[in-house]
Amino acid sequence: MNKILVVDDDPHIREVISFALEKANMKVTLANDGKQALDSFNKSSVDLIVLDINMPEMDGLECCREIRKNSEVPILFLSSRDDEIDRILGLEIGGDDYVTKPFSPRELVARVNVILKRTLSNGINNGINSELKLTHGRLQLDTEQHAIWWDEKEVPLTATEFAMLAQILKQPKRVFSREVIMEGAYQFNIHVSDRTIDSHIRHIRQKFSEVGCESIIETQHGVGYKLASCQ
Amino acid sequence: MNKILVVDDDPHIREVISFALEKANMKVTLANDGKQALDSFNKSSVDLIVLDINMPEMDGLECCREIRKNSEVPILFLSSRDDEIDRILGLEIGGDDYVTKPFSPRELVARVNVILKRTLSNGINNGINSELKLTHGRLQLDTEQHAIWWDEKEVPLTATEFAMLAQILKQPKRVFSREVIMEGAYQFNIHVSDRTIDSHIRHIRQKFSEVGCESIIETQHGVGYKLASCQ
DNA sequence: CCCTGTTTTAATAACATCATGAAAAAATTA
DNA sequence: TAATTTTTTCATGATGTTATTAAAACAGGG
Repeated sequence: MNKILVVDDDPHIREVISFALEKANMKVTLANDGKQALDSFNKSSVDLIVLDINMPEMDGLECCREIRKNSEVPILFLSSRDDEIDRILGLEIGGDDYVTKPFSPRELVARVNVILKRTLSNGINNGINSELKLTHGRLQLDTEQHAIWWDEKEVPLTATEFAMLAQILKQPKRVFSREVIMEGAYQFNIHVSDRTIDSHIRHIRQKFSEVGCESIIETQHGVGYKLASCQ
Repeated sequence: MNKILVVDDDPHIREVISFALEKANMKVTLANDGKQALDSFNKSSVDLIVLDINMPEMDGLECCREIRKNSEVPILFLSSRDDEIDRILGLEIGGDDYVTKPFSPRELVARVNVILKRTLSNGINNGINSELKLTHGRLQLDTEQHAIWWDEKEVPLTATEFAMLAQILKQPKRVFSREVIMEGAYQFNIHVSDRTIDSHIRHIRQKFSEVGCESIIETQHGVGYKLASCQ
Protein backbone atom coordinates (compact mmCIF):
# COMPACT_ATOMS: atom_id res chain seq x y z
CA MET A 1 0.00 0.00 0.00
CA ASN A 2 1.48 3.31 -1.06
CA LYS A 3 1.78 6.17 1.37
CA ILE A 4 0.92 9.59 -0.01
CA LEU A 5 1.45 12.89 1.79
CA VAL A 6 -1.06 15.50 0.61
CA VAL A 7 -0.22 19.13 1.31
CA ASP A 8 -2.77 21.87 0.66
CA ASP A 9 -4.11 24.78 2.71
CA ASP A 10 -7.66 24.34 1.42
CA PRO A 11 -9.50 21.77 3.57
CA HIS A 12 -11.98 21.06 0.80
CA ILE A 13 -9.27 20.15 -1.68
CA ARG A 14 -7.51 18.02 0.89
CA GLU A 15 -10.77 16.19 1.41
CA VAL A 16 -11.32 15.58 -2.31
CA ILE A 17 -7.81 14.35 -2.94
CA SER A 18 -7.75 12.25 0.16
CA PHE A 19 -10.99 10.54 -0.80
CA ALA A 20 -9.84 9.82 -4.34
CA LEU A 21 -6.49 8.43 -3.29
CA GLU A 22 -7.94 6.27 -0.57
CA LYS A 23 -10.41 4.83 -3.01
CA ALA A 24 -7.40 3.95 -5.14
CA ASN A 25 -6.07 1.97 -2.20
CA MET A 26 -3.46 4.35 -0.91
CA LYS A 27 -2.70 5.47 2.60
CA VAL A 28 -3.05 9.22 2.90
CA THR A 29 -1.50 11.64 5.36
CA LEU A 30 -2.56 15.30 5.34
CA ALA A 31 -0.73 18.57 5.99
CA ASN A 32 -1.94 22.21 5.87
CA ASP A 33 1.27 23.87 4.88
CA GLY A 34 4.90 23.40 4.06
CA LYS A 35 6.06 23.38 7.65
CA GLN A 36 3.66 20.67 8.67
CA ALA A 37 4.56 18.76 5.54
CA LEU A 38 8.26 18.81 6.32
CA ASP A 39 7.52 17.74 9.82
CA SER A 40 5.32 14.90 8.77
CA PHE A 41 7.74 13.81 6.08
CA ASN A 42 10.56 13.58 8.55
CA LYS A 43 8.53 11.64 11.05
CA SER A 44 7.22 8.91 8.81
CA SER A 45 7.76 7.04 5.63
CA VAL A 46 6.28 8.51 2.44
CA ASP A 47 6.20 7.21 -1.14
CA LEU A 48 4.97 10.34 -2.88
CA ILE A 49 3.99 13.92 -2.01
CA VAL A 50 1.12 15.87 -3.56
CA LEU A 51 2.18 19.45 -2.95
CA ASP A 52 0.24 22.64 -3.51
CA ILE A 53 2.39 25.55 -4.64
CA ASN A 54 0.44 28.43 -3.15
CA MET A 55 0.31 28.12 0.59
CA PRO A 56 0.81 30.41 3.60
CA GLU A 57 3.71 29.88 6.01
CA MET A 58 5.99 27.96 3.69
CA ASP A 59 4.95 27.63 0.06
CA GLY A 60 5.26 24.51 -2.05
CA LEU A 61 8.40 25.51 -3.87
CA GLU A 62 10.30 26.27 -0.72
CA CYS A 63 9.00 23.13 0.89
CA CYS A 64 10.21 21.16 -2.09
CA ARG A 65 13.64 22.74 -1.86
CA GLU A 66 13.88 21.71 1.78
CA ILE A 67 12.79 18.18 1.09
CA ARG A 68 15.19 17.88 -1.81
CA LYS A 69 18.05 18.50 0.57
CA ASN A 70 17.70 15.01 1.94
CA SER A 71 15.37 13.12 -0.31
CA GLU A 72 14.43 12.30 -3.88
CA VAL A 73 10.87 11.36 -2.98
CA PRO A 74 8.57 11.95 -5.99
CA ILE A 75 6.58 15.19 -5.82
CA LEU A 76 3.42 16.01 -7.75
CA PHE A 77 2.74 19.76 -7.72
CA LEU A 78 -0.67 21.40 -7.58
CA SER A 79 -0.89 24.85 -9.10
CA SER A 80 -3.97 27.08 -8.94
CA ARG A 81 -2.64 29.84 -11.09
CA ASP A 82 -2.60 28.65 -14.63
CA ASP A 83 0.56 30.40 -15.64
CA GLU A 84 3.45 28.54 -17.07
CA ILE A 85 6.13 29.97 -14.81
CA ASP A 86 5.08 28.11 -11.74
CA ARG A 87 4.95 24.89 -13.66
CA ILE A 88 8.40 25.26 -15.04
CA LEU A 89 9.85 26.32 -11.74
CA GLY A 90 8.16 23.43 -10.12
CA LEU A 91 9.70 20.93 -12.43
CA GLU A 92 13.07 22.59 -12.44
CA ILE A 93 13.15 22.48 -8.71
CA GLY A 94 12.79 18.76 -8.67
CA GLY A 95 9.15 17.86 -9.03
CA ASP A 96 8.00 14.91 -11.04
CA ASP A 97 4.81 16.27 -12.53
CA TYR A 98 2.17 18.92 -11.96
CA VAL A 99 -1.60 19.28 -12.11
CA THR A 100 -3.37 22.61 -12.50
CA LYS A 101 -6.52 23.41 -10.60
CA PRO A 102 -9.26 22.75 -11.26
CA PHE A 103 -8.43 19.11 -11.83
CA SER A 104 -10.42 15.93 -11.86
CA PRO A 105 -9.63 13.56 -9.02
CA ARG A 106 -9.42 10.82 -11.60
CA GLU A 107 -6.66 12.62 -13.43
CA LEU A 108 -4.77 13.19 -10.23
CA VAL A 109 -4.96 9.54 -9.28
CA ALA A 110 -3.85 8.56 -12.77
CA ARG A 111 -0.81 10.80 -12.54
CA VAL A 112 0.08 9.58 -9.10
CA ASN A 113 -0.08 6.06 -10.41
CA VAL A 114 2.13 6.86 -13.37
CA ILE A 115 4.79 8.33 -11.12
CA LEU A 116 4.57 5.50 -8.62
CA LYS A 117 4.83 2.93 -11.33
CA ARG A 118 7.91 4.64 -12.65
CA THR A 119 9.61 5.00 -9.32
CA LEU A 120 8.49 2.02 -7.33
CA SER A 121 10.37 -1.15 -7.58
CA ASN A 122 8.36 -3.24 -9.94
CA GLY A 123 5.83 -4.85 -7.72
CA ILE A 124 8.62 -6.74 -6.09
CA ASN A 125 8.26 -4.96 -2.83
CA ASN A 126 5.25 -2.73 -2.73
CA GLY A 127 5.93 0.06 -0.37
CA ILE A 128 9.56 0.67 -0.96
CA ASN A 129 9.74 3.98 -2.64
CA SER A 130 12.79 4.12 -4.74
CA GLU A 131 14.58 5.53 -7.65
CA LEU A 132 15.73 2.81 -9.93
CA LYS A 133 19.38 3.45 -9.31
CA LEU A 134 21.05 5.15 -6.39
CA THR A 135 24.70 5.94 -5.91
CA HIS A 136 26.18 7.22 -2.70
CA GLY A 137 29.91 7.31 -2.35
CA ARG A 138 31.23 3.84 -2.82
CA LEU A 139 27.73 2.40 -2.51
CA GLN A 140 25.57 1.59 -5.49
CA LEU A 141 22.03 0.28 -5.51
CA ASP A 142 19.88 -0.97 -8.37
CA THR A 143 16.24 -1.65 -7.61
CA GLU A 144 15.60 -3.44 -10.86
CA GLN A 145 18.43 -5.87 -10.32
CA HIS A 146 17.59 -5.93 -6.64
CA ALA A 147 21.29 -5.73 -5.97
CA ILE A 148 23.70 -3.55 -4.08
CA TRP A 149 27.44 -3.02 -4.49
CA TRP A 150 30.27 -1.77 -2.31
CA ASP A 151 32.81 -0.57 -4.82
CA GLU A 152 32.74 -3.39 -7.32
CA LYS A 153 31.71 -6.10 -4.94
CA GLU A 154 28.10 -7.18 -4.76
CA VAL A 155 26.68 -7.57 -1.27
CA PRO A 156 24.15 -10.41 -1.14
CA LEU A 157 21.29 -9.09 0.97
CA THR A 158 17.98 -10.80 1.62
CA ALA A 159 14.75 -9.14 0.57
CA THR A 160 14.12 -7.56 3.97
CA GLU A 161 17.69 -6.42 4.42
CA PHE A 162 17.60 -4.88 0.97
CA ALA A 163 14.38 -3.02 1.70
CA MET A 164 15.81 -1.53 4.88
CA LEU A 165 19.07 -0.41 3.40
CA ALA A 166 17.32 1.03 0.36
CA GLN A 167 15.14 3.11 2.63
CA ILE A 168 18.06 4.39 4.64
CA LEU A 169 20.07 5.11 1.53
CA LYS A 170 17.33 7.26 0.11
CA GLN A 171 17.69 9.82 2.88
CA PRO A 172 21.35 9.53 3.73
CA LYS A 173 21.34 12.16 6.43
CA ARG A 174 18.19 11.17 8.23
CA VAL A 175 18.14 9.17 11.42
CA PHE A 176 15.47 6.46 11.21
CA SER A 177 13.64 5.33 14.28
CA ARG A 178 12.92 1.63 14.36
CA GLU A 179 9.25 2.45 13.93
CA VAL A 180 9.87 4.34 10.71
CA ILE A 181 12.11 1.61 9.39
CA MET A 182 9.29 -0.79 10.08
CA GLU A 183 6.75 1.36 8.25
CA GLY A 184 9.00 1.74 5.28
CA ALA A 185 10.44 -1.69 4.83
CA TYR A 186 7.46 -3.83 5.68
CA GLN A 187 4.06 -4.34 4.14
CA PHE A 188 1.43 -2.05 5.56
CA ASN A 189 0.30 -2.99 9.04
CA ILE A 190 2.95 -5.57 9.86
CA HIS A 191 4.63 -5.18 13.22
CA VAL A 192 7.75 -6.79 14.57
CA SER A 193 9.73 -6.13 17.70
CA ASP A 194 12.43 -3.51 17.81
CA ARG A 195 14.98 -6.26 18.45
CA THR A 196 14.12 -7.71 15.06
CA ILE A 197 15.12 -4.49 13.36
CA ASP A 198 18.38 -4.58 15.31
CA SER A 199 18.95 -8.08 14.13
CA HIS A 200 18.57 -7.15 10.49
CA ILE A 201 20.87 -4.19 10.93
CA ARG A 202 23.45 -6.54 12.37
CA HIS A 203 23.19 -8.86 9.39
CA ILE A 204 23.59 -5.96 6.98
CA ARG A 205 26.68 -4.81 8.87
CA GLN A 206 28.10 -8.29 8.87
CA LYS A 207 27.63 -8.80 5.16
CA PHE A 208 29.20 -5.44 4.41
CA SER A 209 32.15 -6.12 6.63
CA GLU A 210 32.70 -9.30 4.66
CA VAL A 211 33.36 -7.25 1.54
CA GLY A 212 35.62 -4.85 3.39
CA CYS A 213 33.21 -2.14 4.47
CA GLU A 214 33.54 -1.71 8.22
CA SER A 215 31.02 1.06 8.65
CA ILE A 216 27.78 1.15 6.76
CA ILE A 217 25.14 2.02 9.35
CA GLU A 218 25.61 4.14 12.44
CA THR A 219 23.73 3.82 15.71
CA GLN A 220 22.15 6.90 17.24
CA HIS A 221 21.84 5.87 20.84
CA GLY A 222 18.23 6.11 22.01
CA VAL A 223 17.04 7.25 18.60
CA GLY A 224 17.65 4.81 15.79
CA TYR A 225 19.95 4.17 12.85
CA LYS A 226 21.35 6.18 9.98
CA LEU A 227 23.72 5.74 7.08
CA ALA A 228 27.32 6.00 8.26
CA SER A 229 28.49 9.53 7.63
CA CYS A 230 31.59 8.55 5.70
CA GLN A 231 29.47 7.07 2.92
CA MET B 1 12.65 4.30 -47.04
CA ASN B 2 10.91 4.03 -43.69
CA LYS B 3 8.03 1.66 -43.24
CA ILE B 4 5.10 2.96 -41.24
CA LEU B 5 2.15 0.92 -40.07
CA VAL B 6 -0.96 3.10 -39.69
CA VAL B 7 -3.78 1.71 -37.55
CA ASP B 8 -7.15 3.48 -37.43
CA ASP B 9 -10.74 2.36 -37.85
CA ASP B 10 -11.76 5.52 -39.72
CA PRO B 11 -11.04 5.09 -43.45
CA HIS B 12 -10.93 8.83 -43.98
CA ILE B 13 -8.22 9.33 -41.40
CA ARG B 14 -6.24 6.41 -42.78
CA GLU B 15 -6.43 8.08 -46.14
CA VAL B 16 -5.25 11.44 -44.88
CA ILE B 17 -2.35 10.00 -42.91
CA SER B 18 -1.34 7.66 -45.66
CA PHE B 19 -1.27 10.47 -48.18
CA ALA B 20 0.81 12.72 -45.94
CA LEU B 21 3.35 10.05 -45.04
CA GLU B 22 3.77 8.89 -48.61
CA LYS B 23 4.38 12.43 -49.72
CA ALA B 24 7.12 12.48 -47.07
CA ASN B 25 8.68 9.51 -48.79
CA MET B 26 7.62 6.72 -46.47
CA LYS B 27 6.15 3.35 -47.21
CA VAL B 28 2.75 2.97 -45.57
CA THR B 29 0.87 -0.16 -44.53
CA LEU B 30 -2.70 0.14 -43.27
CA ALA B 31 -4.76 -1.72 -40.67
CA ASN B 32 -8.35 -1.24 -39.44
CA ASP B 33 -7.98 -2.45 -35.90
CA GLY B 34 -5.60 -3.83 -33.31
CA LYS B 35 -5.95 -7.43 -34.40
CA GLN B 36 -5.08 -6.64 -38.01
CA ALA B 37 -2.25 -4.46 -36.82
CA LEU B 38 -0.69 -7.21 -34.74
CA ASP B 39 -1.03 -9.57 -37.62
CA SER B 40 0.50 -7.17 -40.06
CA PHE B 41 3.26 -6.27 -37.66
CA ASN B 42 4.24 -9.87 -37.16
CA LYS B 43 4.34 -10.54 -40.85
CA SER B 44 6.44 -7.67 -42.02
CA SER B 45 9.11 -5.29 -41.00
CA VAL B 46 7.96 -2.01 -39.52
CA ASP B 47 9.92 1.03 -38.40
CA LEU B 48 7.14 2.89 -36.64
CA ILE B 49 3.47 2.45 -35.84
CA VAL B 50 0.82 5.18 -35.85
CA LEU B 51 -1.82 3.76 -33.57
CA ASP B 52 -5.30 5.05 -32.84
CA ILE B 53 -6.41 4.48 -29.26
CA ASN B 54 -10.15 4.14 -29.80
CA MET B 55 -10.89 1.18 -32.00
CA PRO B 56 -13.31 -1.73 -31.97
CA GLU B 57 -12.07 -5.30 -31.52
CA MET B 58 -8.77 -4.61 -29.85
CA ASP B 59 -8.09 -1.04 -28.85
CA GLY B 60 -4.82 0.79 -29.24
CA LEU B 61 -3.65 0.38 -25.68
CA GLU B 62 -4.13 -3.33 -25.63
CA CYS B 63 -2.58 -3.64 -29.05
CA CYS B 64 0.42 -1.71 -27.77
CA ARG B 65 0.74 -4.01 -24.79
CA GLU B 66 0.77 -7.02 -27.05
CA ILE B 67 3.35 -5.52 -29.37
CA ARG B 68 5.56 -4.51 -26.48
CA LYS B 69 5.87 -8.12 -25.49
CA ASN B 70 8.18 -8.79 -28.40
CA SER B 71 9.24 -5.45 -29.71
CA GLU B 72 10.38 -1.94 -28.91
CA VAL B 73 9.17 -0.53 -32.19
CA PRO B 74 8.31 3.18 -31.77
CA ILE B 75 4.61 3.92 -31.45
CA LEU B 76 2.86 7.24 -32.08
CA PHE B 77 -0.59 7.28 -30.52
CA LEU B 78 -3.65 8.99 -31.94
CA SER B 79 -6.26 10.06 -29.44
CA SER B 80 -9.62 11.50 -30.39
CA ARG B 81 -10.80 12.20 -26.90
CA ASP B 82 -8.89 15.11 -25.58
CA ASP B 83 -8.71 13.92 -22.02
CA GLU B 84 -5.47 13.55 -20.22
CA ILE B 85 -5.90 10.01 -19.01
CA ASP B 86 -5.52 8.35 -22.35
CA ARG B 87 -2.39 10.29 -23.08
CA ILE B 88 -0.77 9.32 -19.86
CA LEU B 89 -1.78 5.73 -20.09
CA GLY B 90 -0.57 5.66 -23.64
CA LEU B 91 2.86 6.87 -22.70
CA GLU B 92 2.98 4.67 -19.66
CA ILE B 93 2.31 1.66 -21.73
CA GLY B 94 5.34 2.21 -23.86
CA GLY B 95 4.40 4.67 -26.56
CA ASP B 96 6.81 7.25 -27.84
CA ASP B 97 4.51 10.19 -28.44
CA TYR B 98 0.88 11.07 -29.07
CA VAL B 99 -1.15 13.35 -31.29
CA THR B 100 -4.70 14.41 -30.47
CA LYS B 101 -7.38 14.61 -33.13
CA PRO B 102 -8.03 16.79 -34.92
CA PHE B 103 -4.43 17.14 -36.02
CA SER B 104 -2.76 18.58 -39.05
CA PRO B 105 -1.12 16.02 -41.31
CA ARG B 106 1.92 18.19 -41.30
CA GLU B 107 2.23 17.96 -37.53
CA LEU B 108 1.90 14.23 -37.65
CA VAL B 109 4.62 13.87 -40.26
CA ALA B 110 6.87 16.13 -38.24
CA ARG B 111 6.41 13.99 -35.15
CA VAL B 112 6.99 10.80 -37.05
CA ASN B 113 10.22 12.23 -38.36
CA VAL B 114 11.38 13.27 -34.91
CA ILE B 115 10.80 9.81 -33.52
CA LEU B 116 12.42 8.10 -36.47
CA LYS B 117 15.42 10.33 -36.25
CA ARG B 118 15.76 9.59 -32.58
CA THR B 119 15.43 5.83 -32.84
CA LEU B 120 17.28 5.33 -36.09
CA SER B 121 20.25 7.44 -35.14
CA ASN B 122 20.71 5.39 -32.03
CA GLY B 123 22.08 2.79 -34.37
CA ILE B 124 20.27 0.37 -32.18
CA ASN B 125 17.36 0.03 -34.49
CA ASN B 126 18.52 0.15 -38.04
CA GLY B 127 15.11 0.53 -39.51
CA ILE B 128 14.75 -3.18 -39.04
CA ASN B 129 12.87 -4.58 -36.16
CA SER B 130 15.95 -5.62 -34.26
CA GLU B 131 14.14 -7.31 -31.42
CA LEU B 132 13.45 -10.30 -33.56
CA LYS B 133 16.74 -11.94 -32.75
CA LEU B 134 18.47 -11.93 -29.42
CA THR B 135 21.82 -13.43 -28.54
CA HIS B 136 23.15 -13.71 -25.03
CA GLY B 137 26.22 -15.77 -24.38
CA ARG B 138 25.56 -19.28 -25.57
CA LEU B 139 21.85 -18.51 -25.81
CA GLN B 140 20.14 -17.50 -29.02
CA LEU B 141 16.52 -16.57 -29.51
CA ASP B 142 14.51 -15.92 -32.64
CA THR B 143 11.05 -14.46 -32.15
CA GLU B 144 10.07 -15.02 -35.74
CA GLN B 145 10.92 -18.71 -35.68
CA HIS B 146 9.69 -18.87 -32.11
CA ALA B 147 12.74 -20.93 -31.32
CA ILE B 148 15.63 -20.85 -28.90
CA TRP B 149 19.05 -22.47 -28.98
CA TRP B 150 21.68 -23.38 -26.41
CA ASP B 151 24.88 -23.43 -28.42
CA GLU B 152 23.74 -25.29 -31.52
CA LYS B 153 21.04 -27.30 -29.84
CA GLU B 154 17.46 -26.17 -30.11
CA VAL B 155 15.46 -26.23 -26.89
CA PRO B 156 11.82 -27.15 -27.53
CA LEU B 157 9.82 -24.76 -25.38
CA THR B 158 6.06 -24.38 -25.34
CA ALA B 159 4.45 -21.04 -26.09
CA THR B 160 4.19 -19.96 -22.47
CA GLU B 161 7.69 -21.10 -21.61
CA PHE B 162 9.02 -19.26 -24.62
CA ALA B 163 7.22 -16.05 -23.70
CA MET B 164 8.63 -16.15 -20.19
CA LEU B 165 12.18 -16.83 -21.19
CA ALA B 166 12.02 -14.20 -23.92
CA GLN B 167 10.91 -11.64 -21.40
CA ILE B 168 13.67 -12.54 -18.99
CA LEU B 169 16.25 -12.59 -21.75
CA LYS B 170 15.29 -9.07 -22.81
CA GLN B 171 16.55 -7.68 -19.50
CA PRO B 172 19.26 -10.13 -18.51
CA LYS B 173 20.20 -8.47 -15.25
CA ARG B 174 16.77 -7.68 -13.93
CA VAL B 175 15.06 -9.71 -11.24
CA PHE B 176 11.45 -10.42 -12.25
CA SER B 177 8.76 -10.81 -9.64
CA ARG B 178 6.19 -13.44 -10.47
CA GLU B 179 3.65 -10.67 -10.90
CA VAL B 180 5.77 -8.97 -13.54
CA ILE B 181 6.37 -12.24 -15.33
CA MET B 182 2.64 -12.75 -15.38
CA GLU B 183 1.98 -9.32 -16.82
CA GLY B 184 4.61 -9.77 -19.45
CA ALA B 185 4.11 -13.32 -20.60
CA TYR B 186 0.33 -13.57 -20.53
CA GLN B 187 -2.49 -11.90 -22.36
CA PHE B 188 -3.68 -8.78 -20.66
CA ASN B 189 -5.65 -9.39 -17.49
CA ILE B 190 -5.07 -13.12 -17.10
CA HIS B 191 -4.10 -14.29 -13.65
CA VAL B 192 -2.60 -17.56 -12.53
CA SER B 193 -1.19 -18.63 -9.20
CA ASP B 194 2.42 -17.96 -8.31
CA ARG B 195 3.00 -21.73 -8.17
CA THR B 196 2.10 -21.88 -11.83
CA ILE B 197 4.93 -19.54 -12.67
CA ASP B 198 7.24 -21.75 -10.63
CA SER B 199 6.05 -24.73 -12.57
CA HIS B 200 6.87 -23.17 -15.91
CA ILE B 201 10.26 -22.10 -14.67
CA ARG B 202 10.85 -25.67 -13.62
CA HIS B 203 9.96 -26.96 -17.08
CA ILE B 204 12.29 -24.46 -18.71
CA ARG B 205 15.11 -25.53 -16.41
CA GLN B 206 14.42 -29.17 -17.10
CA LYS B 207 14.46 -28.74 -20.84
CA PHE B 208 17.66 -26.79 -20.72
CA SER B 209 19.34 -29.33 -18.52
CA GLU B 210 18.46 -31.92 -21.12
CA VAL B 211 20.65 -30.13 -23.64
CA GLY B 212 23.46 -29.73 -21.17
CA CYS B 213 22.73 -26.31 -19.66
CA GLU B 214 22.55 -26.75 -15.91
CA SER B 215 21.87 -23.15 -15.00
CA ILE B 216 19.58 -20.99 -17.05
CA ILE B 217 17.39 -19.19 -14.49
CA GLU B 218 18.32 -18.23 -10.96
CA THR B 219 15.97 -17.91 -8.00
CA GLN B 220 16.09 -14.75 -5.91
CA HIS B 221 14.52 -15.90 -2.68
CA GLY B 222 11.59 -13.72 -1.68
CA VAL B 223 11.85 -11.68 -4.86
CA GLY B 224 11.55 -13.65 -8.07
CA TYR B 225 13.61 -15.05 -10.92
CA LYS B 226 16.39 -13.77 -13.16
CA LEU B 227 18.62 -15.03 -15.92
CA ALA B 228 21.50 -17.03 -14.51
CA SER B 229 24.48 -14.74 -14.18
CA CYS B 230 26.87 -16.99 -16.05
CA GLN B 231 24.89 -16.55 -19.26
C1' DC C 1 32.75 4.16 39.30
C1' DC C 2 28.43 2.11 39.44
C1' DC C 3 23.75 1.95 37.91
C1' DT C 4 20.42 1.94 34.30
C1' DG C 5 18.84 1.49 30.03
C1' DT C 6 20.22 0.50 25.27
C1' DT C 7 22.52 -2.05 21.77
C1' DT C 8 25.06 -6.01 20.04
C1' DT C 9 25.77 -10.70 19.64
C1' DA C 10 24.70 -15.42 19.07
C1' DA C 11 21.72 -19.32 19.25
C1' DT C 12 17.32 -21.08 18.30
C1' DA C 13 12.52 -21.38 17.13
C1' DA C 14 9.02 -20.10 13.96
C1' DC C 15 7.94 -19.07 9.56
C1' DA C 16 7.73 -18.36 4.50
C1' DT C 17 9.23 -19.62 0.20
C1' DC C 18 10.77 -22.78 -3.24
C1' DA C 19 11.56 -27.34 -5.83
C1' DT C 20 9.65 -31.42 -6.87
C1' DG C 21 6.54 -35.04 -8.39
C1' DA C 22 2.12 -36.21 -9.54
C1' DA C 23 -2.18 -35.46 -11.19
C1' DA C 24 -6.29 -32.73 -12.67
C1' DA C 25 -7.97 -29.38 -16.09
C1' DA C 26 -7.73 -27.21 -20.39
C1' DA C 27 -6.39 -26.65 -24.96
C1' DT C 28 -4.65 -28.71 -29.35
C1' DT C 29 -4.23 -31.94 -32.62
C1' DA C 30 -5.32 -35.99 -35.05
C1' DT D 1 -14.42 -37.76 -30.59
C1' DA D 2 -10.19 -39.59 -28.75
C1' DA D 3 -5.39 -38.88 -28.06
C1' DT D 4 -1.93 -35.84 -27.05
C1' DT D 5 0.20 -31.93 -25.42
C1' DT D 6 0.21 -28.09 -22.56
C1' DT D 7 -1.11 -25.60 -18.66
C1' DT D 8 -2.43 -25.26 -14.07
C1' DT D 9 -2.90 -26.71 -9.43
C1' DC D 10 -1.93 -29.27 -5.26
C1' DA D 11 0.74 -31.61 -1.60
C1' DT D 12 5.16 -32.54 0.23
C1' DG D 13 9.61 -32.06 2.04
C1' DA D 14 13.70 -29.25 1.80
C1' DT D 15 15.70 -24.94 2.12
C1' DG D 16 16.48 -20.32 3.35
C1' DT D 17 14.81 -16.36 5.86
C1' DT D 18 13.02 -13.89 9.66
C1' DA D 19 11.65 -13.20 14.45
C1' DT D 20 12.49 -13.90 19.11
C1' DT D 21 14.97 -14.64 23.11
C1' DA D 22 18.55 -14.22 26.52
C1' DA D 23 23.01 -12.93 27.76
C1' DA D 24 27.06 -10.05 27.07
C1' DA D 25 28.90 -5.55 25.86
C1' DC D 26 28.37 -0.81 25.75
C1' DA D 27 27.06 4.20 26.56
C1' DG D 28 25.45 7.96 29.30
C1' DG D 29 24.15 10.17 33.76
C1' DG D 30 24.66 10.73 38.24
